[in-house]
Amino acid sequence: MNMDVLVSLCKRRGFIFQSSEIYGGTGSCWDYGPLGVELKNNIKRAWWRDNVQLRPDMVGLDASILMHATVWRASGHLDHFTDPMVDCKACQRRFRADKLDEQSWIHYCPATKGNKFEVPGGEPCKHCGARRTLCPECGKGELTAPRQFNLMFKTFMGPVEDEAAVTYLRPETAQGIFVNFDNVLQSMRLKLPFGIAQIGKAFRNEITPGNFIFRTREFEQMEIEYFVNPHETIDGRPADEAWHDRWMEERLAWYRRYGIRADNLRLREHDKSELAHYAKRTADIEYRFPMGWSELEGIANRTDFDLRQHAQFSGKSLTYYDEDRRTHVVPYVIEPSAGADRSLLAFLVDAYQEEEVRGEKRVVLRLHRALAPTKIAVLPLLKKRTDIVATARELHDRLARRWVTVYDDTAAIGRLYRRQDEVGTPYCVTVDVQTVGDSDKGEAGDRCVTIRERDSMEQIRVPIEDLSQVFDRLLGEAAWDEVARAYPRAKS
RNA sequence: GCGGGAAUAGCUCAGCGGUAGAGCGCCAGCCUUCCAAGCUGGGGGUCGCGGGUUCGAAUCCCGUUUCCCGCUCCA
Repeated sequence: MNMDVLVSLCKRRGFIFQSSEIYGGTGSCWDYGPLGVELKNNIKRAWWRDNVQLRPDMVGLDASILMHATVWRASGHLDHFTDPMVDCKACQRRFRADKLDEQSWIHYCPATKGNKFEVPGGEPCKHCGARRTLCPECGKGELTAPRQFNLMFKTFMGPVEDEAAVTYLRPETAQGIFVNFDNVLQSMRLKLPFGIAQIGKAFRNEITPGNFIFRTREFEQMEIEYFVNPHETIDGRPADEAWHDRWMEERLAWYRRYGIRADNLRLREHDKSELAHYAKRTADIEYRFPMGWSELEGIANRTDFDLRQHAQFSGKSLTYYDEDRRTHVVPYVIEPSAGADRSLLAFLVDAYQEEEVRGEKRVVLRLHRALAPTKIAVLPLLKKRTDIVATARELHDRLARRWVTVYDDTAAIGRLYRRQDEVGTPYCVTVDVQTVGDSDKGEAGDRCVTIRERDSMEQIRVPIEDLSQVFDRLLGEAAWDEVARAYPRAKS
């Protein structure tokens, strides 16, 4: 599929709008519309439930976005997140100024009649003695003066800028967890291993935002910091390494559980040169996006780096008392860090399908029922029959108390179904003449409605009294076939 | 920041010097008892913005902003 198709659908159907669009839009920022916010909330809710509420070893946290500036000194972000960069004026390549002298460079040597060859990093040319001044890649272009790239959003706490304390919008939610490690440990009486989870906004001045909501400067993370005792072993392996593997499996399974096709997911191990300054090992969960395989979630072994740094900078002890070994330990931490917006994009991309039905194109979002923004649409088959409309409205109001339900009577039934398909509504309930009967002919209604399933377009006839219990199952764990079996099929 | 492309209706796009168009969607009515049916009607755009050329600019020129795609970078 093409990303533009999805961008267009998202706008047209109220999932995602360009930020500040009436002013021409603003780069890299996107707003979630009425359906988008439901979808995103559902994703976050599923993540929270599966990773926090259903696990005895996990607790949650919601830390402030603005933190003490020293946090970012301790975490290493202030040093590592700001790089001086230079550009080649000829070939447009960009380089880190501080790494320029380390890399080999292309040289057109005047002493050898302008022959082109590569000189090792940091060394002068053996023939003419020249040192590198031009672009190391093309050997021809001049480089611009170094420019400072600050990947953190700097801001001021306090209304008077001169007197205010400089701080930063957090570039990751993780640090909020680390600085609260001891608070959580003490208040919740936790034993290793345990994890702290957090969902929240983070901000990075990405050099190259883009690909719709894939890389944005303001984004939402779903992070877990899972603390383990480095002195323990599991099946003969250090606990941190064993838990790293477990979390990779667990997280991969999570995406599959909510409908992402296995062959669109893969794990990619970082090689040594790619590792962040704190990481012992990192593996990414990648999804096959329209623009190629890209990271959904990074699962890193951050070792005891962060707790040690914060202990040092704050002067507070951030240790855990190991009763068995009668010693204080600094836990190691495994960090599964997922992007909420990226997940949402992956769920959308994976769910989007076009198919041909009776010679017409049908666009359907096969979203997992737990994620679908609206669960049920109630549709009257005939709009001018007031009894049908009244029954449909009544049904809608009843169902809406428990599930996100919409009512629509503004078009013919076929069109109404297609609209719901396009936004991924898993079930439609249709009220027809048989439901309410025909008082002119003295016929009583059967008080049954049709439930139509999105993916198969199959329909069953269900008594209104059963609806609540049927949707409990259809929107819970039960498979469609399992539920549908008990009811007569309706022809479409 | 550099290079390239683009900016016209909600969406997709045509128009490329002579008073703003199509398809789809949307809204209303008629019709219709189950998968984008039909008919009638309707709303909606100072053609990104600013300047210039011209009798006349969506169209040509200059500037500018924004978006998209590459490149550099991604904790």
